[in-house]
Amino acid sequence: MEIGRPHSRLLLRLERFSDLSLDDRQRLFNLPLKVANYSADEEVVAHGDSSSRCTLVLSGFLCSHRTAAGSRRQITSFFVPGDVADLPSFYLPRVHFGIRALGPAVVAFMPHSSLREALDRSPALAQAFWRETLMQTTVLQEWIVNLGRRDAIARIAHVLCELAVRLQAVGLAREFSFSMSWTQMDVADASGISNVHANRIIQELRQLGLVEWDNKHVKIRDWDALARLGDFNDDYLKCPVTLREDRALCGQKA
Amino acid sequence: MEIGRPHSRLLLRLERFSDLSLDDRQRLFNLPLKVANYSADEEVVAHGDSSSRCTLVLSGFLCSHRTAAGSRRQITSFFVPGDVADLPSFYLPRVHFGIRALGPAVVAFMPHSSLREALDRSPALAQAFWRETLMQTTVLQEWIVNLGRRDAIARIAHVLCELAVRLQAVGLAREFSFSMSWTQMDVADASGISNVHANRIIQELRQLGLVEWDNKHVKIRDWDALARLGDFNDDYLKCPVTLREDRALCGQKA
DNA sequence: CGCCGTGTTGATCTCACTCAAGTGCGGTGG
DNA sequence: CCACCGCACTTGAGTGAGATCAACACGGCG
Repeated sequence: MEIGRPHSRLLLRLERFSDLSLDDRQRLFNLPLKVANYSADEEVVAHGDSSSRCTLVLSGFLCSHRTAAGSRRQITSFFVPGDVADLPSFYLPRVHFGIRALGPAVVAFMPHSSLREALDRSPALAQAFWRETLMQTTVLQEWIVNLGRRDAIARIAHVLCELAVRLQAVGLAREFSFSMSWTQMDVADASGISNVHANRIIQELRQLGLVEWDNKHVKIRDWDALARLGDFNDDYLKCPVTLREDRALCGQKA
Repeated sequence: MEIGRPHSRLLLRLERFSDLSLDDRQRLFNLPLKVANYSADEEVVAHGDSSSRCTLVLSGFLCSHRTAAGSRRQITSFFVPGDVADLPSFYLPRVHFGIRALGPAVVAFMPHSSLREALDRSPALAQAFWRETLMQTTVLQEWIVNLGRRDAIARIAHVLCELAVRLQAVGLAREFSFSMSWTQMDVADASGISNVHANRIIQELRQLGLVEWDNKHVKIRDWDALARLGDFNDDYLKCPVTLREDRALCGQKA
């Protein structure tokens, strides 16, 4: 997997949904990135910290999480390569959720100061990031529905579907097959269930012939059935019309 | 309650966390707002719509919600006066969640076109809205923890605490006492539990002497105990340092 | 070799769901 | 003015999904 060019990851990410000028691209490429490696379960940003940089995922997975009083950990979202995991830290003084590596991960840090400078000079870039944040709110709301109103098997199916689509979008899954360095415990913590129950549900998914899942590698054998089971519809991850399409639509109308 | 000046509601909201120039304020005041009334349970923005305007709450409550397949409705967030309920519609082509009135509500619509014009001219305004969106992601993550890892009584306690703090921030709750036009069913749908169970839990909260809750009016009798029970900490709703404070801090350091 | 983390299995318990019936209130119409 | 209706709230009984506790298998690693 290509991590030699951290800036491209970011660029590709933003350009999926926003049109950037040459100048804007240049500005992104000029951001000083500092690459760092993390091993499984290592904390990248501690809960409660006030951070001076944003974290771009280059390889592996990060997650945002917190532990409720007297309960176990809850993962509130995960991040795949190309995602910026802690955009809120850019404008909010304190991070209210920890950022942690799910399996080994490679990240790049972008200093707030440089980012601020770039965004001050380019409203289009600021817009692109805002748009990312807005998409993030949609994903978070999906999770709320998932946790609030679906049973365990549907929850896990939904998480798997989201994972597959998001990985596919950045070229890290082919034919619904991808490597995933999560433990079953991570899956449980993302789905709001116990690890024991998660294990049983995963076995059920296997027995139903919906997924193969051995040793950090997942292959979805029956996408349609899994998506139906998880009440999953990928519109919310895809449909953001790019500015390009916006313009195309306008052009069509005119 | 003052709803005669829709623009002030918005202005006050943004200025809680962002510094606005006179020009920016003027730009906000120039936004053409269209006021509308909704009765309880009326849909303000339908799920799947592509909207051409944003919705500012002036009075009452809105919520964002969706119904999972084969289950009941889940409320994914609520909005109090001063909140913009569907900011994502500004940059995303489709709304993936319905916006509905919880009890009677008064709203004002802001056309995307005028908003876009204002934001194009003022990066500070765009920033202010982005910041609102970032805060929104924090609130949504809190909900995820709430639904994923807390039992019914803690969930409801947490929702009540959030409600109280957010209403207090806009001057609509005094001494932890506020009117709330939600039904118990709405509370259940926000907490991811059944209406029957919500009823029993609310009774328990009453019996514990934590809240009075008759006929659309809630009074929190023991804030500390309720917050403890709901594992609630209001930092995430308050702590965004305003740009003003940012500067003060910088000044202090220098 | 022994240890630890991950996955697996079994037994028991409990919180919350469903179904069902009943109360009380506010509004509507005769 | 009263009868009725509908909605929100309330209560009870039975059920079930998922939690907890505990033990064990397996593989990688120091």
